[in-house]
Amino acid sequence: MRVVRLLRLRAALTLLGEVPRRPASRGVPGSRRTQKGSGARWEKEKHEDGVKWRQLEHKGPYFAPPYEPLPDGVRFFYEGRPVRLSVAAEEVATFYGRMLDHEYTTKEVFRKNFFNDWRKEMAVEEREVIKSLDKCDFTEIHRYFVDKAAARKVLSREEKQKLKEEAEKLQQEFGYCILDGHQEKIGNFKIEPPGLFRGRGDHPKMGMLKRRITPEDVVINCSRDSKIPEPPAGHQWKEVRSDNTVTWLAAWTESVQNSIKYIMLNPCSKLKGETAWQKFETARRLRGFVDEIRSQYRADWKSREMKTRQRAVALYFIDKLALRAGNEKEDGEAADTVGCCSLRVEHVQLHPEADGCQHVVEFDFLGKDCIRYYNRVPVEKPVYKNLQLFMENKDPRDDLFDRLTTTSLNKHLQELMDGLTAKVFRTYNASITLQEQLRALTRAEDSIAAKILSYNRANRVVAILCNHQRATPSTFEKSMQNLQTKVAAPRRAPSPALKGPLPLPRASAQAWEPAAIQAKKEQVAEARAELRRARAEHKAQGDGKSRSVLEKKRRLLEKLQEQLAQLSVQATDKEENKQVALGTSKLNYLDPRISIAWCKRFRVPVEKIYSKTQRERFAWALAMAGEDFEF
DNA sequence: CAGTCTACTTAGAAAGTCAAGT
DNA sequence: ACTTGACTTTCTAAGTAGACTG
Repeated sequence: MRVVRLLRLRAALTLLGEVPRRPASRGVPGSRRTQKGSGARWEKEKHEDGVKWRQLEHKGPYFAPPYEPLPDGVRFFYEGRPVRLSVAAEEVATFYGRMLDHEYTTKEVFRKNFFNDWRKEMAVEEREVIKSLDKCDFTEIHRYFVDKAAARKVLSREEKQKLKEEAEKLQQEFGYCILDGHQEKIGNFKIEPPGLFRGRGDHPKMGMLKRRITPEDVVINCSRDSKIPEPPAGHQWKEVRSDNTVTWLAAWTESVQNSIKYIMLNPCSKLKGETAWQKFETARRLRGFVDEIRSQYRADWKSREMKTRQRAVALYFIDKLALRAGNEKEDGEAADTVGCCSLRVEHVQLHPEADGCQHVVEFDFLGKDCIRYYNRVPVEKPVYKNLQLFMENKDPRDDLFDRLTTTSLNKHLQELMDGLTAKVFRTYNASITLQEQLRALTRAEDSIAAKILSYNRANRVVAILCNHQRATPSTFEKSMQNLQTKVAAPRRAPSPALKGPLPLPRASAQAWEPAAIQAKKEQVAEARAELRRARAEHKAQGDGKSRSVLEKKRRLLEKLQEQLAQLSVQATDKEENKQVALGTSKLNYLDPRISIAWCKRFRVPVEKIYSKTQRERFAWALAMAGEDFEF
């Protein structure tokens, strides 16, 4: 064990500080690879520029099983009368029917788009009859799927086991590929099944039919000399190509947005790991440039060129607030969302004074996935003055930064640092914030549980910075209520349906006290009393028996106190976390080496921070980060 | 250069799993 | 044993960014 550890550490050290893109020194691959679990996998020779692989072999994608018509007893009704649908029309009807209890089916746009596309699938006679969605009754179809789901839940142990094995077989057959001689896991080997498009927010295309994909739609990418995947019987691929400058294995065009979908590798693959590593190395490099860049954009706030001023203010927001770049989007094709460069006048409000601060900018807009970004921030005076200028004589719907595009911004950034783009600032600020927060919050003498709470708090600061929100879990109120005592002070009112500004995490203990905690406190008090009695007893008796009783009571008290601490930590964490999604930053923005170094330094088992798949995804970091890693 | 296309990362919801509490 | 809820995984939409086209 010891030996393996040392080897691993050394392999990691040789890797440290090496820029991924540069061709690494050529080792003897075979001999290194025999070291179980070493970092050798991450230091293999690189390909020439743009080339992603020399060998790629796979089985092609797995197609959705064909449609199974409804049993005769399950009927569709129109104007109260049962109507027998053609198979094609019935299939699309089931897409809607199974969603009947979903909010989507109450939305006008969804209903309109669905009905429109559904009618296209109908036979002429059907189209003649079925003319209004309001007269359609899908309740039997809906019930059928509800029952089916319920039946699945109550399957016997053996039946469940059988299903699991079938899934495993599928994974074995289609889930892996060979890339440059190594077996790699594929991320999404299944072709997306047909269904109704579920766009986020006010998406104009929600409810449209997402067509069934056949092999004739699919382009296969693999090496020329590999075993070409066999298309399903009676079918042919759209195309088989061999493009080693891309990483996808298969692709097709999706029918709603006309965009290309890909089959790609799992994040635990070497290829994905290397690009992730590269991403964090670029962000780390920014650390060496960021002071200069900041003073540069400050100076540019006073530029005589409007274009430069806008760019400088936008960059300030991207840096300070971790806003996304904000590419342009075709309107009418997607929900109306914006990022930094696409902000409109209506999305900001200027307050000469607010919350006791001067020059406050209030942001209120929908960002990616229609997640609301709401923030009031005091800004430096020149920023404020510039914003006033940018907003002068404009309508609310006009672009705030009318002289700026993401392309021009990124072109500028590229000149400041090789590989720098707008999104690098998000990665950089997220990771550096985690590192700073961990430093500020962790106390070496804390228990493991308390350290994990600190970690989660640090993670949460980042998630709030990046505005990673989630819907309050549906079970949240209920489960809190279960914890809550009837006599405790009421908690603050439940949040409104629209995701609003996030409350800052409160470091103080909550005003209310969950029942489970109260119960535990009583147990602790009880145990303490018993310990006292046992101590008195032992003093009086002085025999072995009373000593062992005393010891037992002492251990019990310790155990209970630990449980109490754990519970209250849990409750605090839960409350602070109810609307914050930690996963996205953890997976995409936080350099895993920071977390791994922290675990090592503070003796926190890394499994407490990263699940099994996360550890696989971050295998590269596990192999190279020592306790003294600095981002 | 505007518009379009391509390839990739990032995102939250939903489904699935598992373990602790009753 | 059965439920509940936390945690994980899966799914696929929605971004970023750069190349290509005319």
